[in-house]
Amino acid sequence: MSMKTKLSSQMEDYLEAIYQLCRDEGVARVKAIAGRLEVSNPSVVGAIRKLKGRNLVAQEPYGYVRLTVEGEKIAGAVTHRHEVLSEFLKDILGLDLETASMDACKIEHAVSPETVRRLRAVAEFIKKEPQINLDWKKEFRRFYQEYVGGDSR
Amino acid sequence: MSMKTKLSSQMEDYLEAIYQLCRDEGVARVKAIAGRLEVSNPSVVGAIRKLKGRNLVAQEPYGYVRLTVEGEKIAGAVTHRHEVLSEFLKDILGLDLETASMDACKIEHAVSPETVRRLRAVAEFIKKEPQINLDWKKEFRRFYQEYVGGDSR
DNA sequence: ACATAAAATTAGGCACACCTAATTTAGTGG
DNA sequence: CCACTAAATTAGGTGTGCCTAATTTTATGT
Repeated sequence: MSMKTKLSSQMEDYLEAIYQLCRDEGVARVKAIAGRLEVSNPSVVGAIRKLKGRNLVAQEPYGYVRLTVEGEKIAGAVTHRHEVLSEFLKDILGLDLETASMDACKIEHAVSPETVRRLRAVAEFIKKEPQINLDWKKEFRRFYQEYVGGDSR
Repeated sequence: MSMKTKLSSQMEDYLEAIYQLCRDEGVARVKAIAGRLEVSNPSVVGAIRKLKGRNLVAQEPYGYVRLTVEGEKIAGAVTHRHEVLSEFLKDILGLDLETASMDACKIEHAVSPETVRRLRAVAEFIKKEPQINLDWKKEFRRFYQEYVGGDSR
């Protein structure tokens, strides 16, 4: 139960990128991580060094980057937060997919587990309530049109 | 229209603290800002120097700190984001006030204006829909109890 | 096998935001 | 008016995360 210092949001981003690359493409290379996060290769090398120091990633010299068991646990949680947030922003607030994903990415490091649970629950709740779900998207969009009309910003 | 570089979330925090101190206590002193943000006095002095460089705050040497017109505009927007977020977390998600405010504080620098508008709109929408508002708090709480029971995580 | 290209790494620096310790300035009581 | 205190400031240092340029290692094609 040695709860080390909390990871910075940047380090979480690196973990998430590695997680997704391994999942989607089988392996994660320094260059691919750099591309995904839009940073330079040396930045990735530095981050990996830190994460190796915490036993969250493993890498044979000049080789592929992989997550340790512990690293995968954290990366999975981060990715889960991202997905819940992204879904909420898209399905409930009606943001387009790209905006939802971008905003989720910016928010995901801040929200507490409890808040994530509740956001997810709200989404489920709305979908399961017959009267509301008849068409949340349509109803809310209509409301929102008026809303921004009368109280812009 | 000279859209300088975006402010860091830390600088936004300083602006917000100054804004609130001026509003709540009439004046903002370095020491009070430091107390509110839980940083040292020199950190505040450094931040003020930067914000002065952007014409967002003004200060006579060794004296009170005030917001410029432009600074107040930004600080007001930040504070507004905080309030909307905090209200949403409290009224819709049902978090207690303190947790809501803390989470809002961590999220507020990330969300886009569009997302803020929609979060606010969702809160209004739910309150105004008779069938939903009958008692959102109660209904959702009941749902949430079951929800976390069946899908703990 | 070997030159060459591509990827990873090291070296060295910069900006930001924070700190403690030392100093300067401003305000207050005797 | 002067000493003393409290607040603001300066000086100097740390950690993090990013960059470019130079270097090393690995992989590839002929």
